[in-house]
Amino acid sequence: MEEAYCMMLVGRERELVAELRHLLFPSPSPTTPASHSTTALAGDDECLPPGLTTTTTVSGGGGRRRGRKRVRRDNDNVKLLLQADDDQEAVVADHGDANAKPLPNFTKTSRRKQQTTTSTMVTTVPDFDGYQWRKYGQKQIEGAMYPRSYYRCTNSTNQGCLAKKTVQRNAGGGAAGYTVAYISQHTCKSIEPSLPPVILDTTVRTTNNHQQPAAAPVVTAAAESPAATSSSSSNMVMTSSSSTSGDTGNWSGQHGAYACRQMIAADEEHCCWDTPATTTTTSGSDGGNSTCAEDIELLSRPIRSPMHIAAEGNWMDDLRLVTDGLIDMSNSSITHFLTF
DNA sequence: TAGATTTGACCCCC
DNA sequence: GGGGGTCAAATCTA
Repeated sequence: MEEAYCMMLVGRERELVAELRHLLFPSPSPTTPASHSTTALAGDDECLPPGLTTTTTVSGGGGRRRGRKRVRRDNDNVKLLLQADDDQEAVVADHGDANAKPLPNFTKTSRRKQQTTTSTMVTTVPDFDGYQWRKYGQKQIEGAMYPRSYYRCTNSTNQGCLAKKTVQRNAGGGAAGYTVAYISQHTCKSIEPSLPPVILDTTVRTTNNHQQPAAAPVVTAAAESPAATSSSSSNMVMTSSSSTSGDTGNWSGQHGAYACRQMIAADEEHCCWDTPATTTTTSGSDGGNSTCAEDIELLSRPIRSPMHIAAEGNWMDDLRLVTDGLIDMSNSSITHFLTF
């Protein structure tokens, strides 16, 4: 009975998501939207409560299952694999020493030393920064409630972009959010900073006196939040009807889809949680403890948009977004926390 | 078929 | 030795 109900919900959810996708991406860009899903929450079980797996594949591409069942390598296998994989990356010590380790030419060690965490931020939407990221790992961190996901710029292969980021969902406490650490600078050209993101029903707000980078619009999804109703130095509200794919170029073809997918992911995430994303969200129709069915219904409503921070150079400098006081950002100019 | 995620294994640093 | 970051085979979808 209950199972049948869940199946029905899942079916309905799929329908709604499909409808959403159709509405949001009427004309898929040459660049497969699936590539943008890599950074979204969809597919990340971290957004789901234990034991619950998502059945809604918003991500479009990828997002499968099952890692390799790799047999533990002995040293001989290591040698063989290293030699077979990439002679330039590691040179196996000679003499056939069973304990010999590959000599790092361009090893993880050297790579690690090149990396420096350039910035960290806390956000409810971890990935919407204008770049395309490819997930290359996920790890359960000691003491952390949720696993940490590792992303690298999708241009790391074709353009050698060194940018990486880690996304980790913060532990509960009523304050949903993700800690996103950016490692290394982008050396690729993947965004069109002059073009705005596709934002649906979004309020932009900054609380500092710093100038917001013109090429880096800061958008918080706070349309329904109390914070959004207070005075702000910069408000920009767009409705879903006005945020069609009229945006051309990257934002429409790539980042627009990117944004929208994350919206879906956000809702998906919300749907699957028992607790609201934030205790401060009270004015919205979904501000309370909504059921999964109710949240599924939300998918058919105007979508609350995620925040957006364009990642352009030092885009995070001097940004300080609306906070609800849950995160102390007084000592950081690059950390922000958003709720919606 | 390309490109993305999953995930266990591997490896390095502390 | 443990924890964290990365690799890469397996898998999946458009």
